[in-house]
Amino acid sequence: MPEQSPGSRPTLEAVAARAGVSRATASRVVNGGDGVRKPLVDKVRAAVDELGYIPNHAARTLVTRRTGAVAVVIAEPEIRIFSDPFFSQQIRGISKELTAHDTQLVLLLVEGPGDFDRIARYLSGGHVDGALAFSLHTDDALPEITRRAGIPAVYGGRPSPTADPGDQAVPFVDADNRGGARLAVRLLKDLGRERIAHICGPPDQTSAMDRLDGYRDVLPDADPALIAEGAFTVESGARAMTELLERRPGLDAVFAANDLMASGALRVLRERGISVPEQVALVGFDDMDPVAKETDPPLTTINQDIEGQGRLMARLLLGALDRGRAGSGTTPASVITSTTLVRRASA
Amino acid sequence: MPEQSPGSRPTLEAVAARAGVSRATASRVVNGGDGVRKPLVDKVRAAVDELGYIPNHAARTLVTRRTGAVAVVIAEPEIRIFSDPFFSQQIRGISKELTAHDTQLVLLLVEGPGDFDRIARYLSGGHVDGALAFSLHTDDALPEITRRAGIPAVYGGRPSPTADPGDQAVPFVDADNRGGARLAVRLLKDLGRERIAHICGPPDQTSAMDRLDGYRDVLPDADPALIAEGAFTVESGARAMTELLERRPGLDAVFAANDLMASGALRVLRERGISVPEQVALVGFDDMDPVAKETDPPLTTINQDIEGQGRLMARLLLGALDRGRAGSGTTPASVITSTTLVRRASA
DNA sequence: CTGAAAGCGCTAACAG
DNA sequence: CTGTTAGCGCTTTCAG
Repeated sequence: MPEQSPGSRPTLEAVAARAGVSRATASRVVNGGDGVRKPLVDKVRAAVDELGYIPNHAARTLVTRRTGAVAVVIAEPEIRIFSDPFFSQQIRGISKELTAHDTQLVLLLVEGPGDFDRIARYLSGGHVDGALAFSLHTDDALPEITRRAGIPAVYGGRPSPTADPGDQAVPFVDADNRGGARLAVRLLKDLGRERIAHICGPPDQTSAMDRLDGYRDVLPDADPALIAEGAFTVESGARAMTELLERRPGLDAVFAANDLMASGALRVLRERGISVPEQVALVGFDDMDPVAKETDPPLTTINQDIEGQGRLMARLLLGALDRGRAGSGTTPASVITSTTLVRRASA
Repeated sequence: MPEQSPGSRPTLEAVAARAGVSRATASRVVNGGDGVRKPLVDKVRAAVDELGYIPNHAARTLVTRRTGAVAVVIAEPEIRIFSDPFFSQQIRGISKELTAHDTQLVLLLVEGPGDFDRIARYLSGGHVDGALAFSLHTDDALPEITRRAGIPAVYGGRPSPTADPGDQAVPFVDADNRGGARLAVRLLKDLGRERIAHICGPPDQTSAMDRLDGYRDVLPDADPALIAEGAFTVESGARAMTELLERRPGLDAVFAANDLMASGALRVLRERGISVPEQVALVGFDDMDPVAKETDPPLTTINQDIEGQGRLMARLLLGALDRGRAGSGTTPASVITSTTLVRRASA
């Protein structure tokens, strides 16, 4: 590929001239070459190589009305994203899938509440063909925004407490949080634990509430004082554990709604000289790398395939885009991915 | 803003018609409105609002040759990105700065060695006006690729051992790794430690080598057996610590080239019953959230403003783009950001 | 200060 | 199978 100085790139016109064909034929070859005779195809290909031709994306988009790009919108102004490998992994999965389909990833980070306007404008502006969105807090405006933008969107995580997988309006990919929580609590129960506490996540996140529901599925009559609320951070986990210990010193097991909180809880237990898992068994959620393996003792936790979820989100969206082009505008169906119990030393 | 169904968006033509002006005037208003009489400006603005007009980006790019987007290229196929908040923070900073200048962030993740071709094509394809790149391993092709793509680029981290801040060819933003390392080692020395070991990072990363140089600046005559190589991961830090302890059981301090390795080292020390900081003082690097604060004891370490670095990278690039438009194609100068010592309990 | 006209580079009917 | 012809929606001289 010859070096390019910007602003002087060869056009299709130039390629056509060099190959001795019309612009239309050159275009056909560049776009796959169906229905063009072999010798001409070769000539055009040669011209493309010699000239270092690269199609002008803007011109192509202008006529095809496809940008070949999708937005990834992350509505998380909090510091949490900084210490959360969750997004990195999910994005890695998305990126892999998009790349495999020659689609670009435009990252839209919400920096503050006023940003939703900007996002809305961008999504409606024909910059992208679709959107992949992470709407962590149920009160945020994202689902409404993508709906109004009139472009297909797939969510990472169930976007609202009322959304269900059958819902055609807001397709999403989510782990089986409730089922995973049941796995965790059932393990604790099978271990013979009788006072199983739960450190739940923030009530405005569906994943937190789903995990709480799973806990309640297994322990419908649990003492309410055995439930403490955290914020999915290490610190909040420590605080919740302290609270729990004050309220119910006799507890013999804890299910934390994520590994970060579990590690905070672990620290408090260690400080108090309470042995894990002997006196208190502990189970986390996420199987977060490297947290889960590196705590002392390593965490028994619930694994979910985060990168796979990202890939799946992208696949669903790309499918919708293809169908959109074909005219049959079906929204994709939501998918719930499975969770598995990973047994380590903490329970 | 009225709801949009895709493919039926109002054009500038429609706005002009509704406002009773020509397309040219409408365009002028949409782009700032200089040199248009007030009443007409208002009419056009009203029409824009009523119609919910949003400029077509592709059409605009086609004529202006500016995309309003920059690529962020991350050449890190390894798993490291998953557990490294470094990128998240850096990207957060970049995103803030770009957003403030109405510029979009296109994320390009390198998934494997074959991907560089794809990246090169994209960068040359007129999709973006410039690139922000992270080239962690000195042997990768990124600097060459951005150079040939003919678009301005700014690097995060010194891209090669030979690159220096005065070098006009490859502008970069990097922390003062060497100076930070000196800070760390000098502290240990001032504490009266006499056998100060170093766990260094991979030799193909300039940040690792710069930190090693800083160590050597303070301890030019250090016993080579006091230096062990890690890979910036927790596990590798643990391995290196084990090695060090075998070779020099009498060591009384360790400077680890990042917090992740420091935490691995800490685990090994704890397992051996070696008290920190009493028997062995430990200093990390990065002040990584939440690792540094959550270890037991919390890490004394070197802080760098990662988000600030990201912001700075974006600012340098945007400056170059503006100058590019003005015709005076100056490349930005590199910047080295300062590091500070954060004293906690491990040293 | 405003409008008319040209054209950015490409694809997609439509003829031939 | 290939070429000709129209635009896609916008900015930008250039006249008026």
